[in-house]
Amino acid sequence: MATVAFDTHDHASCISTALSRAEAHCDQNGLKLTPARRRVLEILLHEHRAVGAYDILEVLRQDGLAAQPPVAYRALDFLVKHGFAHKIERLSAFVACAHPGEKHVPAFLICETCDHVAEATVEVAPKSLCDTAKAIGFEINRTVLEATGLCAKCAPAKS
Amino acid sequence: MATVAFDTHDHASCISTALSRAEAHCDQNGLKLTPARRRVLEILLHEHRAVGAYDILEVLRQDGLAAQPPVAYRALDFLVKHGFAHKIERLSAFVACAHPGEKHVPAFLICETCDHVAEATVEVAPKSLCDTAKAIGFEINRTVLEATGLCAKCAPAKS
DNA sequence: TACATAAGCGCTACATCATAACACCCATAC
DNA sequence: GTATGGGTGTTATGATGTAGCGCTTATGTA
Repeated sequence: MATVAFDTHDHASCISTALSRAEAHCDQNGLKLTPARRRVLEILLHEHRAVGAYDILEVLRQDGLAAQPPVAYRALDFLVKHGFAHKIERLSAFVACAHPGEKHVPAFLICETCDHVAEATVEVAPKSLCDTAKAIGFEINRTVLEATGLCAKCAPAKS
Repeated sequence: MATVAFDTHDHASCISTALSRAEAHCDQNGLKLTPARRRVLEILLHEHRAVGAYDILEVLRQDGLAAQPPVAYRALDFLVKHGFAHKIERLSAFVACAHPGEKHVPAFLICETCDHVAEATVEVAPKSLCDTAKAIGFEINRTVLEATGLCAKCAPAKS
């Protein structure tokens, strides 16, 4: 379950499950999963890959919705802030979180060829990093890990 | 030595040492540390923090040098490619590498308040990430780790 | 020397990514 | 019912990054 992105799977149910869980989480925590936010999450879930903010806008536009950049960025900010999605800095793009609600250091395997992203679980930041942080009095808030390389599909094509 | 960025130290010698080492490395490997590249590296070393490409351009301009964006980006590409600098994706900015020549996974502690960056050493990618990669046939090329939080100077101010 | 080749540079123009700021709407609570 | 705050829609602009062309310079080759 940690690495759905390079597998085939029951995508429709995977989307609806994630949406339901997001709704439940918002209800429980007094957050509002507004139509715009819900739709953006749905788009991310649908793609199961890193999607740029302007690609999302494109889809919203096709839906006949408002589609100025802030619309997408505000929804994405909300989703990222509350752990429903992550930003892949490396690609300036966003993915739905593969295990929302779980405490984890997001870690990504980014295929350089097809841009698909697998999210791996890293429970805690590496010890050596924590040691360094401690040594210099640095207080870590968030840690992200991004690995780039070739996915199983693309690696053979490159050889 | 891994975490100079939040300490005070002999900055002038630290810069000249790093420059000499870069020159030596280029000589040995048939790389050309051209004036532009050298100057950009010097700027990064001088700052000892994450510097944006356009900030670098600003400095180059003050030097009376050519200062169109590609000038900075080309020099930075070279420096990053050959391990003299790293890009901090999170900040869209660049830092001189704190231990060039050593094989390592670059890992950064980025202060959210002052943008100073400490580079920590992480010898290998976390095991759980490698395990995941292996499980799905993903071939990792490069790994970067970015932690954000508060440095020793800024943490008290926030409390 | 003469020439071919490749790497680097300077530049224009443009593409892409992101946010500031303001007016408006509407749910909620007092 | 009205003040407050969060969310939305919009314009405009800022920040970051790159394609591509022509020129120069270094280097190899004969």
